[in-house]
Amino acid sequence: MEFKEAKNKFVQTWGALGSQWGINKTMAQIHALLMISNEPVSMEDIMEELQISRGNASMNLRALMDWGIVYKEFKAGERKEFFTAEKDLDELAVKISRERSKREIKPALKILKEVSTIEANESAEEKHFVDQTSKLYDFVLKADNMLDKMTEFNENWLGKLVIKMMK
Amino acid sequence: MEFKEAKNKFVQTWGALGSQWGINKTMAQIHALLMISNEPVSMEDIMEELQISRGNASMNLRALMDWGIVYKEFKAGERKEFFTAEKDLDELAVKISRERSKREIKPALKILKEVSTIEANESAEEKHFVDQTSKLYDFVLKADNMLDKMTEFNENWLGKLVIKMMK
DNA sequence: TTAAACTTTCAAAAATAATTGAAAGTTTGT
DNA sequence: ACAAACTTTCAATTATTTTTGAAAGTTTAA
Repeated sequence: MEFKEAKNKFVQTWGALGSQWGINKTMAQIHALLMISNEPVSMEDIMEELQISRGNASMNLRALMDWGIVYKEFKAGERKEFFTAEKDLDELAVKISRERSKREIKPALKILKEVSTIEANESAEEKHFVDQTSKLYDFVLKADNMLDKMTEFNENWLGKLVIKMMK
Repeated sequence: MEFKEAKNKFVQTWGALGSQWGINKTMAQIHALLMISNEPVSMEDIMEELQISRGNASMNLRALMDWGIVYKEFKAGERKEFFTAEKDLDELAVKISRERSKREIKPALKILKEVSTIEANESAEEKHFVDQTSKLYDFVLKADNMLDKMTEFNENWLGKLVIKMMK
């Protein structure tokens, strides 16, 4: 396989993976492109490479910056903006989990808390509802915390310990 | 908040959370409904509760069973089928991660392997591509393994240890 | 202050994904 | 073998999400 083909395959794959996990395909593709680029890329180049419109590029770059995983750069003497991706994968994982936790998990937890604390009457149906949603609340809270704490420890003893013990 | 309202809120929330993570909304809603139900539910009832068509209910129940998180049940004397959800949350997490790994992560890893092993020429561009995709391969492989191993240990010393140390 | 070189916005259009419903398929009892 | 009671399938429709592109906005340089 030659470079151009591999590059394209990677961008497509990363885009597909994004879609499957609820991330807009183009957003994931732009991210892929920037991750494998050894130097800052202009919006123009992104549009050209991915064959997308200026508006699309602009909006998705903005989204990536909001996620904190893509940065704007300026080149001396150049008027236009360039972009680079966070290339440290541990850092990337931390940012993605933080953001998804904040935007999706935390709000869901809030609702879970609300619905699990209603006054259940005597019926088995209502009792089961309260019981199950309470368990779900605890579980999601625990998972959310674990992910948060785990990503804090980049590449250190913990990860290695866990891997070792599990092998 | 009264029961009916809470129930509805939970089903809606679970559906929305599903969407955000790449799971069809109705599929997540059916799952939510079954999780909080203390007894098996018929397709008829699901259609009624969620106001969806028979075809929709049938297809999404099939998908949930393919995931291994919803089971068919038969009631003595009844011709029609009933459904129940896996209610053990550790078990649920194991099944979901296994399935997503198998369907999405593993195929992506295969491609990552392919593209990261091309023969790069001397250019910084190609070298960086190989370097970055190799790192990504290692990272995703590690994360996939970790998730797999972690979910194997349901609620045992490891999880507790990790939690404790991180707090 | 003007205009060139850019970026952002957002209503409309296009693409994609989910849903419907009726026909086809299956199973069970008589 | 028949038919009642169900479930599944899938082409067509509908809903949702994404993308476009042109107008509006911004910044910089002269």
